Amino acid sequence: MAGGKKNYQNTILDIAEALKLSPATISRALNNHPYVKEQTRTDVMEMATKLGYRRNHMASGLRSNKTRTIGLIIPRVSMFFHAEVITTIQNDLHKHGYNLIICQSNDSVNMEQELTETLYASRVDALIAACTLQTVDFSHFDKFVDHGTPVIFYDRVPVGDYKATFIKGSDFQGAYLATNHLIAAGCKRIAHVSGPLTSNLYQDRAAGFLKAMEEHHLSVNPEWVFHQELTHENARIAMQEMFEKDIVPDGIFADNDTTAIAAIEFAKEKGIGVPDALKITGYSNDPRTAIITPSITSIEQFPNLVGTRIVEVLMELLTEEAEGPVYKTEPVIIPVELISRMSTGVNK
Amino acid sequence: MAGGKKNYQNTILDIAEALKLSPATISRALNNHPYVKEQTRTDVMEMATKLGYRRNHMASGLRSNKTRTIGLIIPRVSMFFHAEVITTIQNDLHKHGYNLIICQSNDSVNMEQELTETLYASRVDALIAACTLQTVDFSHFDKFVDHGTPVIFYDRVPVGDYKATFIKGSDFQGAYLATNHLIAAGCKRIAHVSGPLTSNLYQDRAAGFLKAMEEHHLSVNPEWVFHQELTHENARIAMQEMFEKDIVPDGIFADNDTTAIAAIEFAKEKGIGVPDALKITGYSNDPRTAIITPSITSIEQFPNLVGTRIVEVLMELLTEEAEGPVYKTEPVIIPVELISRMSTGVNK
DNA sequence: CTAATTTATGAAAACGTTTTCAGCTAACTA
DNA sequence: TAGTTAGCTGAAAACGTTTTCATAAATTAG
Repeated sequence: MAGGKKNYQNTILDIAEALKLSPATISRALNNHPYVKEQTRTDVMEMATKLGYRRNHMASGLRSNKTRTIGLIIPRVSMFFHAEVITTIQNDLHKHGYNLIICQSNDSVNMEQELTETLYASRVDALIAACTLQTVDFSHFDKFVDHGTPVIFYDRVPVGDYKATFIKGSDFQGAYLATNHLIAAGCKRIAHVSGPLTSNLYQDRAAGFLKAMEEHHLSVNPEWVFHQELTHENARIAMQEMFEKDIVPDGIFADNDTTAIAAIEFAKEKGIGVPDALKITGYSNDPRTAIITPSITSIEQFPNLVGTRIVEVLMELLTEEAEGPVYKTEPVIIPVELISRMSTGVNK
Repeated sequence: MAGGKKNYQNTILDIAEALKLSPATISRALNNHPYVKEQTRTDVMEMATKLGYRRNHMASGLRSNKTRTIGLIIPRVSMFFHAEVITTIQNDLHKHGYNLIICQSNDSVNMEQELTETLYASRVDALIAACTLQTVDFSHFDKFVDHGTPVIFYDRVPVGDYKATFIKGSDFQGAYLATNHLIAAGCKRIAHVSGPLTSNLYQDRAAGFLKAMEEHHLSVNPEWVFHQELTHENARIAMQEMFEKDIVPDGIFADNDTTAIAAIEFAKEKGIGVPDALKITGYSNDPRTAIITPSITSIEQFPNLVGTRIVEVLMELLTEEAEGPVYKTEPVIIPVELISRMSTGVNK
């Protein structure tokens, strides 16, 4: 109601004065420093809440060279999987008193590079990144690594050696499950519409696909294997190519749900019966897969679990010895699960 | 590559030393203070880029009591409309050198209150909020207003007087367009499945609906007007209630796309032909409306435009005289547009 | 030509914390 | 008993800016 501008009151000095202690002790009490008497600590805590004290992050950050801010770079927040992941990351970081700066690369490598600059200049305490599919050179993340700032890659991670932590779904397993599911549903001629092999995601999925096919002694038709950006348009083109031939697939393992949706639409237009003549699986369990007709079998990636694990690992890294390694040597693998729907003829 | 941790180098003092000037002058030059010689300014700028200088936000924030951080509270990022809005806000704020802290209320009033606490403690320079539908008491935003921190509400805004800025779509117009479209398509018995009247959104839409009906001398059946939370379940219940009677609607104006989708599903199950026997419109132009069969006519709300305007207005407020009002007295209205699809029998 | 003003710069204090160093008491050790 | 150690606290410096105050140089007014 008041017109004038009020100041944020109550600093550490106010608590000090109220308790006839020095600001140093207050600071120690608030930061759980071991050398502070239990009685003093509780006194300080009480007075702090009584005065409504809030730590001034600018001041503490200036002194301690910590921002208590984490940077996040993702392709775009509107993708279902990422929206879920960041929601969880956001909430969990909050509990630990960290803020999150979310930046979108729009799936552009240039933008991604720029954002690393900005976030480095913002002096984030750590960086979480899901790279673009085109990112094959990761040197723009070097500055963080060199500086000793933890970097966590998830979903789309660098291949080979890199002094960072990796958290990813079990893409091999997901592909293996999906392919086996198609085979169990009776498919013999299975196509794989996948993403660029520059990305670890699609390397692993290709391997999972091949493994399942081999195990059932099914041959893989190279003309039915696509490695390209997983857009709606590319999916249509792939479908067209495959279905203008004499022999056509009876199963399609699509590496994302957009592609699966495009396949369904194509089948509808051409009068190809799904799931009778053609069975389709997607990947990611986007909510759209449940509402389209027929609904689409897909692979659940547990985005919330991914988010939770990211924060858990991050907190470990941030509290580790100052001179310890700021990354995990072993990648963290999140399990996946197949959700069966109409497009493969099973379940509702 | 290096193992050791590097410090962020180059402060304002390094520039000062390199140019044999005082830090005060450097600071002034960097902040475009009028009293600094043109030659000096360019020298400073040059040296700053040469040394790769980056302002330390903690330090400048501590001194100037500005965080260059904006808080954002929304129900959830995974809602299409909000995802688009925040993407734009994020990008535009970036250009002005501001960071954004995104917080999700999960559509819970309690959470929303908590988040205002956190963001107030974070000392954000301004707050942007899309409230929950249940928020009818807005007093948890008072602390910002009292403190002189600009508050911008969008989408779901407080009704009545409040010392904040409002940015919203033209809900009256959207409802008017949708209803008129149904009427033009031949509907005589139109139902309105809407949200709680506590929210300005649904008050305005109710008015737009009534206006269009009146203008065409169509009577409104009170049993076909619903004001309830717009969930999938509630939509089904509403449909059931209406379609177990003898006389049933031939048009449904649904106030969000989830409701429209539920209506389509219900019609499919009951063998009600859409659009022949029943025409349906949604609201928000969620991408799902385009892929479902039949595709759904909906109202485009131009989320990017909303985001852009929010940042424009915010920048005005932040650069205004320190003692000026920190809000616009007139609400900013964003236009809407009807996108015609199969569910009303027009277009593809 | 002197006095007043404008332009341009520097010295130093301030912002609110954290942390090093030192010191003091109480509790061990030998 | 004296010497060491552990537990607790305070004084003061530091973090990198911004800003007030003072002052010098350059310009304008009279």
